[in-house]
Amino acid sequence: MKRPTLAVVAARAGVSKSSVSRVINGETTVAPEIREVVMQAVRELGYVPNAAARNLVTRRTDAVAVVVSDPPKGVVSDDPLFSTVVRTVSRELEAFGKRLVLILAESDESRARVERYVAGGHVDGVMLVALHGADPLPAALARMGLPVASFNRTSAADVPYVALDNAGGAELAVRHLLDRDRRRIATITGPLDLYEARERLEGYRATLRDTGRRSIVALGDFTRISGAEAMRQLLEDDPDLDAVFAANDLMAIGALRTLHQAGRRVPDDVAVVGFDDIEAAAYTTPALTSVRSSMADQATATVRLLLGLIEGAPRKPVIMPNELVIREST
Amino acid sequence: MKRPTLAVVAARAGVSKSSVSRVINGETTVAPEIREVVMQAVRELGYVPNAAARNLVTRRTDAVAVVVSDPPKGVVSDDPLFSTVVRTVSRELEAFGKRLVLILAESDESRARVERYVAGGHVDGVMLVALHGADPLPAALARMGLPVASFNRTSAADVPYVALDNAGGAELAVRHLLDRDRRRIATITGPLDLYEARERLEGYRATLRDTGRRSIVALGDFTRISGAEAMRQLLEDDPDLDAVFAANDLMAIGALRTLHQAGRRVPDDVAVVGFDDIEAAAYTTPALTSVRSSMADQATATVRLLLGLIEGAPRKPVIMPNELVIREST
DNA sequence: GAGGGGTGAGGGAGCGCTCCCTGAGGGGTG
DNA sequence: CACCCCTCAGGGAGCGCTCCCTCACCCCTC
Repeated sequence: MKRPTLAVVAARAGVSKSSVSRVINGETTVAPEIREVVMQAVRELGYVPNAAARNLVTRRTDAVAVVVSDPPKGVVSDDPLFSTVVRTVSRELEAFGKRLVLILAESDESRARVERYVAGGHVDGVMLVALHGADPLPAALARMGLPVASFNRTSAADVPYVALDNAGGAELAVRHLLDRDRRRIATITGPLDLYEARERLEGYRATLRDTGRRSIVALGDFTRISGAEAMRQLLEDDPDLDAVFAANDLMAIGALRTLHQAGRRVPDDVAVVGFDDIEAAAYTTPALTSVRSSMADQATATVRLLLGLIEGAPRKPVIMPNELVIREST
Repeated sequence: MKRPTLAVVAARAGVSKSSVSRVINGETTVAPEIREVVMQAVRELGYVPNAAARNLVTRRTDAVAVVVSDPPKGVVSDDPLFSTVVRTVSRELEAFGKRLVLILAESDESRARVERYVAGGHVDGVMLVALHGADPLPAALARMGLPVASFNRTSAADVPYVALDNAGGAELAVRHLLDRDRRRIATITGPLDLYEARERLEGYRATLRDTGRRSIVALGDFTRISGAEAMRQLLEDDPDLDAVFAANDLMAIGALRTLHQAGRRVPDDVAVVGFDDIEAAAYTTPALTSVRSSMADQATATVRLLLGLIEGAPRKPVIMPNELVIREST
């Protein structure tokens, strides 16, 4: 039951602990015959180094915490993107031999626990996902001196992040609607305490402003339900609208349902564009045109950013490009 | 930058390391005034115990590995259930003060790495998710003597698991269709190397057999696409069928699309029942009747099972009940 | 007043590993 | 031939913590 230690392997191989350690860690200053006899002993005993002992002296853990900071009702983690991000991050970390400690920080209490956890030296770095801009966690973690990278933009000045070109994506969507000869283009926003939501709204506004059109805005909160309700509101406010840009796909899907119930044909009467290009966007009826942000690429970029920081690279943000995926809804 | 150690705290408080250790670990045999002076020093120095040092001597890590063992194309982890399970497990573990190390084992190579990882003493136990029945990993892990619990039934004899009553759920679905006066009830199966798929098929068959009806079977693989194709096949094989039981919701959604394209009305011409009651089931048109298996409850039960094992509880499987959620599709 | 028992603090040995330092030995140079 | 340098194995300190053991002290009992 008890696992063999370095000393046992050394005894078996008839060499010193130091030599075994060198072999295990792949150092080159070991004679081939010693290497061979050590490997043999390791194999025979099924030796695996004790992680805690190694961590204790090296001060490295080869583990990274991924903190999903989010209210309990989960604007983000209920989102279909959650699994995409987690999976992608997991793959990328695995490729670099790092382990993923997943932490859902849903309350102030659990956020405090995250701080203590990180302070305990369990991990080499922290990746933050899906924070409200005002979340105090990034700044707190950054203050601890541990490498931190954020999957989203944050308000903490010194936390490097990966961000979408949200305004650019919104512009892409709106210009596409203009190309389709839409004249009254409304938008459904996300919760405006999130950067993405604000930036997408701003991109929408700026593009319409540039072309001399007015904005028609309804507030949503990135949930499907809120999209349905916002759409109802918009139809009431401006029955003649002929296009809607929803700040995410979930809300666009909600909007589609409302439009269907209201007897408006999509895209004939009203064109709809979403944002994020989640998997479900391809399955709606009609299939949804959406701004693809490639969460996977963004997640990968964030991991690379964090690993870079751990290696001592300079802190600088990364901006990801978007593209428009045109389907039946426009 | 350098974090304070126990010794530093002890020096500051003017007591021994032992006493500080006792206070930190909440032992009761400490005089109130010593406790107070220690707490004070801890606060002033911002002391957090070093995890590695503690692990080294206690042989406990307060971490649990959640291994999602799955082929790269992700039958399971692309599934909407992935995030539900991960979130639920995370919450439950957090409530018990354990950390979650998430490992996606997508290849034989990464499975081998999991074994080494676990052998390295990084975690107190392992929760396995979504394995093929034939996966060699559970047995390998069980052999290491570490507590292992499986979210699904596995073929490894000595790995305790939590399982759905799959056959019972299928029976629920089929009996409901019979109650709706359906006469020709087909099924779309999952990949038959998965227990769930086999048991759901068997439940379907047994129920029809009991009522003297014949089975109409098409094979799927739990993906939406395969559901659409299987439905096409079924319509060709038996154009008069009036009901379909899909072994999961994703395939049911695919089937709905095929039926729509084929001009069959749901539920008027063909009734459709799914399995799992994923979130999307409520959003389809028409909304999908489905066997709810409460993945969340199952995930919670698995965590409890694992934590029990870690505490030394006996190994015994848990079976979860189902219920039928009736919506517009039947 | 002496002895015994109980309570609670301190001392120190390790947990298993890495890594610095020492030193042996061999080969090259003057 | 003497000296020096370089390579590479071994010895051992120490990472920060827990936990066992010892021991001081106090209170109680006889």
